[in-house]
Amino acid sequence: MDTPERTQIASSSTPASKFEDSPVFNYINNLSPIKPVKSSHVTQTFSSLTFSSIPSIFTSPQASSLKESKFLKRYQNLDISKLQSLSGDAEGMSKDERTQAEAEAELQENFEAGISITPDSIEQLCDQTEFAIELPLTLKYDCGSPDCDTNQEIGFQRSDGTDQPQGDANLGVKQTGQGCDWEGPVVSDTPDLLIFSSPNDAEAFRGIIQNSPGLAVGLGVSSPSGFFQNSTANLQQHFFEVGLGEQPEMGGSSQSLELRNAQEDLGSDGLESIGIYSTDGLENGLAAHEPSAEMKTLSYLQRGMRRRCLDFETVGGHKRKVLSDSSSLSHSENKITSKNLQHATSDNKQRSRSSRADQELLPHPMVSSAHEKEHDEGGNIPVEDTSQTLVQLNPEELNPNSPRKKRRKVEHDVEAGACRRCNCKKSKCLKLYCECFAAGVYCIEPCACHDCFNKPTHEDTVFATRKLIESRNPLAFAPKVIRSSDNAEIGDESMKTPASARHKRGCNCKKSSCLKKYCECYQGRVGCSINCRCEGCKNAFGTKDGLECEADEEETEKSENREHDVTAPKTENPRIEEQVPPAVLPSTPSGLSRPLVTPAIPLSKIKPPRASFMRTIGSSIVLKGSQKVGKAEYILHPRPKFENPPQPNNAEDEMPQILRVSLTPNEDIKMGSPNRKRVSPPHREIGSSSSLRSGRRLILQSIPSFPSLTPRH
DNA sequence: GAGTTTGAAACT
DNA sequence: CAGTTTCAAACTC
Repeated sequence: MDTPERTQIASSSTPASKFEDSPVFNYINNLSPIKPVKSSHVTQTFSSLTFSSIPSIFTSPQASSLKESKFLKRYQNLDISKLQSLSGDAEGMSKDERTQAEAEAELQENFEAGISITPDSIEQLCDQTEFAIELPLTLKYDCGSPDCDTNQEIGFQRSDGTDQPQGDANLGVKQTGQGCDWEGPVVSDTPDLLIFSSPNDAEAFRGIIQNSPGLAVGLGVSSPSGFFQNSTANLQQHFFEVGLGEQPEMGGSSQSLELRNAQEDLGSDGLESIGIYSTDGLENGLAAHEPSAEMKTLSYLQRGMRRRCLDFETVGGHKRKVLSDSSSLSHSENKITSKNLQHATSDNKQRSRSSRADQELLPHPMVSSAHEKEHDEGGNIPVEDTSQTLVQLNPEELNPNSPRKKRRKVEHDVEAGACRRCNCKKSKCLKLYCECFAAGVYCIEPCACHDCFNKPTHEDTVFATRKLIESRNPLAFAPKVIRSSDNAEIGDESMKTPASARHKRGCNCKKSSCLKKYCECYQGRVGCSINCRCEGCKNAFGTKDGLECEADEEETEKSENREHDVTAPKTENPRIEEQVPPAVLPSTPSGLSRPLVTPAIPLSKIKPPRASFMRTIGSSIVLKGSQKVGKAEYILHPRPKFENPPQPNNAEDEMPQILRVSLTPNEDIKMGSPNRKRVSPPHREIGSSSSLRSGRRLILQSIPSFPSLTPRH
């Protein structure tokens, strides 16, 4: 803590900033080697970088309190040795000043050019900024979860150094509000923090990087620009990782030391090091890595992969962060640097060919989210998964083309309910056909897709495509299955279905009787609703006719026995049991802590991705919809076309306001398009009200997160 | 593993 | 807006 360097930095780098005054900051300051200066920079950097997704992530209602706890636990187990080694690498990795200078220059350029932070942007991105702040402070990154509060809590504990990961339970419990309440004590000062002058941004960024040994590990030589475009999310992730790794073992000071050392060692190299994770970095630097470096990278890669997988695993909703983060990030970036877009586009093929491994090496945003998730889950870290990942993570394994590996992994994952992967061949993973894309996550190694563009490398393309799709259908990325808040469900008579979730847009099954996974409702483990236009609905989780049955595992199991039961046509499908993973449904009212409820996703294959969208895209979508005057109706009206009658829910109540505020006529989005068919459900019946409610609620909740998509007008 | 079925997404 | 095509997952053999 007392090292001369640190002092030096602190004194010289930046004048005391507002946030320094904040109690929180001071507190942290004492605990962490990371000096205020850096923190401030970091913050700025992040916001500048537009971790646009962050906001949505945080906002998302689906935060899982467990996440944090898990997160902590996991890191607890991390090897300090690893950290040390990392820091050591960082040392060895230091690069020439020139590079650094260039990087900085570029960064500044970027900032000045397009990333300028305006008051408006700040406001809009308030959540983000806070997030950014939070990162530095807590090193915790899981903010993807809606439970910002939780995050904050965690951060606090960590800062204390007193907190041990064990606080998990507490953490989870602490999560209170829906969405994230950034107003929390910790963050209260953040707004100030957010304000910084750009010139130092680059440096700040560097500082951040430097601070995190993990970043240094990458070693790739990447251009700063590349870093910005592709790696912000990565940076975040790494940052997070670093923090985490340190956190557990070190408590307070020791950790600080680690960071400081790493930082010092890295010196100016941090930026480049980070770049490794960026596409460029991968391409350029990966090959050149030293064995040790590779190893480390590999390990990170593994993490990343695992994260992603986990993300999916938890379907519940953590993954959301992912794409939205990345996308939003990319989006903003896109605007900022159109040239990059072009570049990305032109290079797409080239890169796709050259660096699959690279991408994988990159723990892109999504990955990070996954990572989070992993921790979040309840502390149960799928050891299995991890080991597997490790095993596979040899260079060879990284090759997505290795069918065997993929298959193996896929199977494993599927069994474990781990991550989802696509197998797209023609869509380039840029259409909703692609589960990954639809889920808002990048494709990753396990995917067997061909000509995949849904990668960090093509971030711009991905983002543009998303926007395009959203323009056609604002709800395109919205979670297909929405789980209404448990409490609401509980009280609702009409909705006895434990499956408090409803398929938002409804299915259109004709032959599957909603008894197979072809049916989105069934897949999502939710009952069909009035919004469904299915024929011969026998959804085990509830038919659209209101014959809902408990879709719980129990129910499902029972269904077998109930073949004759009127309400349980499900029996028809003996497989239901198999298909329906047990226990996943948050049917429990307990979920109250989470207003929004995690999407009803089965551990296994259910499309978790949709869930992710809830936070990310979904919100944005909603917003857009609202923006569109004509279509906004469903949101604005008490009884929207979609399924949502007004609900006495907090979230809902709030939402309208949000919508009004954000409502802007200028967007040309056609709400109706894909959904229009479904917009006016065939029958809007009595019992439907309940279902409607849930649908509506979901929509509303997701709205808050939207900001990311409309970051800058 | 290949082929079929299915329904969402995309297109016309 | 309806009909058709395309697509990829789910499923079957």
